[in-house]
Amino acid sequence: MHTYRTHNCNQLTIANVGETVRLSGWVFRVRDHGKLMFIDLRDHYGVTQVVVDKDSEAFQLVQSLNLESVIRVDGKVLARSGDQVNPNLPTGQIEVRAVAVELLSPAAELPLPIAATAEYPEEIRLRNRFLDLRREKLHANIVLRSNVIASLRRRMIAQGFTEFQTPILTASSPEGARDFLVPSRIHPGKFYALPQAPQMFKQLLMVAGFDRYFQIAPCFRDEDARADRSPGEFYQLDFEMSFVTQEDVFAAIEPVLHGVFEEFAEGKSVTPPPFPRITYKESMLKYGSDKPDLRNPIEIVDVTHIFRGGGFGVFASAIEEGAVVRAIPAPGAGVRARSFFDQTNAWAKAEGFAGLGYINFKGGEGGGGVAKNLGPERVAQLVSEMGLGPDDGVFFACAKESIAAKLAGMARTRVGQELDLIAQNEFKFCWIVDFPMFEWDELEQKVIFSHNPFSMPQGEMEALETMNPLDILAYQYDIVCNGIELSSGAIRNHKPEIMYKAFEIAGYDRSVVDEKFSGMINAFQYGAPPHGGSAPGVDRIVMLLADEPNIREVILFPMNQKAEDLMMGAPSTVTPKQLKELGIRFATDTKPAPPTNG
RNA sequence: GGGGUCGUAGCUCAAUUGGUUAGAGCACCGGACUGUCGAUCCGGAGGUUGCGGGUUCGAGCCCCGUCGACCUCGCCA
Repeated sequence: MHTYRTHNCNQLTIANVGETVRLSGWVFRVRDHGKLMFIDLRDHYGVTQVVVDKDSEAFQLVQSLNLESVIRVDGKVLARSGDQVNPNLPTGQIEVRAVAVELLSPAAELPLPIAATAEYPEEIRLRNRFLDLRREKLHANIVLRSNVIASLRRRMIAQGFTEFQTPILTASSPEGARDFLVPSRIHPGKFYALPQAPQMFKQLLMVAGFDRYFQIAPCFRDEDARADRSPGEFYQLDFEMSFVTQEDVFAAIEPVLHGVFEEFAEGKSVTPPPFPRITYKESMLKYGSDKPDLRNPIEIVDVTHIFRGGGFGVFASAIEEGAVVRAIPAPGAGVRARSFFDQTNAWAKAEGFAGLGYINFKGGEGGGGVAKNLGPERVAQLVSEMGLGPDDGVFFACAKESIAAKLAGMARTRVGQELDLIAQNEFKFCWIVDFPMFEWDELEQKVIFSHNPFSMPQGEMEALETMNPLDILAYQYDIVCNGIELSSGAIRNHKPEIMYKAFEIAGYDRSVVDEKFSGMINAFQYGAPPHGGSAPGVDRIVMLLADEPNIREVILFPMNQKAEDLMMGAPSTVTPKQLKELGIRFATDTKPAPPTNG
């Protein structure tokens, strides 16, 4: 007989009745009846009920066991009869009557219950992650993550992509997020950087002629955490393709994402390819965001023209000064108590906006101060242009365009949630396309790249030379699912002259490009194929599929909000010897903490 | 760096207007029980109410400070 087990804890069925078996696992739950005990024995695969009665030599040992001790059980498989069957357990038709039990590893009193489903403080969970990971939901999430990654690989390979590993120790890049730096021992005073993404490497792979690359790529950014953003590190399904247009990229990745979501969505519907294409401009108008949740049926409408010169003085005068008015319909909300509208207005003010105007329609009659001052003709025009129903509500955001769009977008989400309009059993994908190449930085009063400086501007060199930079669009696209940005990507700029020109517009000298992007700009001189790609976030895909709002629920050993690993004690101080080898000494104003056991 | 929420037993939570010895469930220890499956029943141990200061006859509760966790803004080309 095997040293530890003949079967796992999810394996035995009615077919095994009468067999002598050996199981090993954790003591999940114990039910002690004095002369008879039940143990739910758990391993990775499942749970099997073990019965020990007083005549067994094992009885005394079993009575002294703490929960989560690891034991080995030898016993005989018996059928359960009648109401002894547990229909909630795959092994619920049988039980193992213990003959001998060996304690393989005792457990101390637990800082974190394994069997309970309650929520526990992050700090305790992270400090005892190995225990937290035994709990059913988290255990399942991590297995799901593995399965999703395996499926992504399989589907990418089936699409003709090849996986390559790119360097982890690389050069710092001047733009974008903060780099994690790694000091060089051989070159004192110089640093490697961990890649924020394998951006340049994958483009060089295209120049090298590999045609279709992908990688489940670790990426590192030294930025602050959010609920959906790990501090430090995360994974992307990074891919790049040669000789492609934007539509070719979409056609390659849509079946992969659709397929993976269908495979793991457990019955939720998934947008079939081709996913809707929405321009950035349209998205900002209709959804007030560049990552719209299309499960929410509300669409924002510009109604500036209805309020211009109208009787509602606050809006009319704001419009004269360049403001716009965006209307957010609230289907069926007209019959709601006035407090619904007032509370929504109060929420907008609490978010730092001027507030939200509203009209509540009851039986086709518009109520509230806005309707009264605007007058029946213009209200009728509003109803007809927006297609409002007789008992709808409508909110108004009036401000400078960028602020009005943002407020309208947030109000759209809030109203959708309040009115319970957001479908819960759907994954709704879309592409946001035609992002602007440049934008105006109010703070620095200059033109900056709005997304990726390596994107190809639409119209190429001619556009850069003749158009207002702020009007130039890029072959730059995001993929969005249920309001979550899964990735951004682009058709890249593979022509050095256009790249110099684009950087020039953003205020960078030719020499800066030569210095900071030498690897890429140099490579592009020797025959670079037109290419493009994208990089959907793996963590966020798993979050969506696991229906978890917090990214730490889909990561094995996540860091806390302050980018610390409480279990391993990272980051930690290092020994003076290590520092000396690296040629590093601390400035006097940042005294190092005493060495920890790092 | 700014804003918000929170901090009571190993864990989840309670404690009236500021008022007796800070309670309950799970876990742990002891006892009863041969069919439970979140077993049940009886008992026990377990607390510097995050920490420091203040107000008060009296503070878990009020005030000030501080530390920590999470959420969020900035940031994430």
